[in-house]
Amino acid sequence: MAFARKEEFAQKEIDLADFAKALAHPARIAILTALAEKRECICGDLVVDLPLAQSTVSQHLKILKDVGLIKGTIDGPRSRYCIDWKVFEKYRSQFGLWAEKMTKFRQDLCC
Amino acid sequence: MAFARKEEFAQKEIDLADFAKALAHPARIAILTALAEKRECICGDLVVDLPLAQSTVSQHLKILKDVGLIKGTIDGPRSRYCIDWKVFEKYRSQFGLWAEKMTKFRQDLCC
DNA sequence: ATCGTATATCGTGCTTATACGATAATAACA
DNA sequence: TGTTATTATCGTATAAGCACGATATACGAT
Repeated sequence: MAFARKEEFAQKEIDLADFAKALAHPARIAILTALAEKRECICGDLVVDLPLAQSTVSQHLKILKDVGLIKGTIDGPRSRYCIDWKVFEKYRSQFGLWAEKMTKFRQDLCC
Repeated sequence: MAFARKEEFAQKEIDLADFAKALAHPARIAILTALAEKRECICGDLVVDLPLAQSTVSQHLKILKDVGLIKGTIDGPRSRYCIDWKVFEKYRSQFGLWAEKMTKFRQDLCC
């Protein structure tokens, strides 16, 4: 972005935003859901299920992999992906704590 | 994006992605946190706290407002914003249910 | 009426995201 | 070795996001 001011925020805010950004596309939500339900998936399976080209799916997988939410292994000619639950739970808990803290301040009086 | 294929996904996936996108910048995380803690904020207060120009803060506020997470009222020469808790809780619960369902399938055997 | 303050919006430049086809790379198999 | 199947990467085009300054707007105060 123009001039990246993101570094000037608190690390906690950056982490939450990174997690959110990884989830900020329905295809990636769908991919994560599929990986959870099937426990593991080869790329081709996902391509069939999603309304996207193979290269685009691969790109979304890379985004999820870069943020650590999934990991992949090579299995013969194909790639096998699955969720890295430790990372998923780390982010989920981080978000949960933030949201909980948010609602502690809740007051419906304003505006 | 190139050709918006997002409409071809399930509504639940789109909703979750929209929520995530709204949170996908540390400035917006910071804004929401500040609004919760102070219960209400005028735009100027936020501009002071954030390392961003006034117009940029206003832009982030608009994004949060468009997705419904905050609402604003005019108060004399300034704008007063606060969190729309009904919407916040709706999204939070939606995400919580999704994450919970995800972890139900958790198995650490793969990869 | 004029001035000052606060905020939203416009215009602009740059970066990132999304999507695809084409190609490269890798491995199983004939 | 050559072929096929699967996936990643490259190149490219378009859209969206981010950031800013400048300007417009709205209101209160002088």
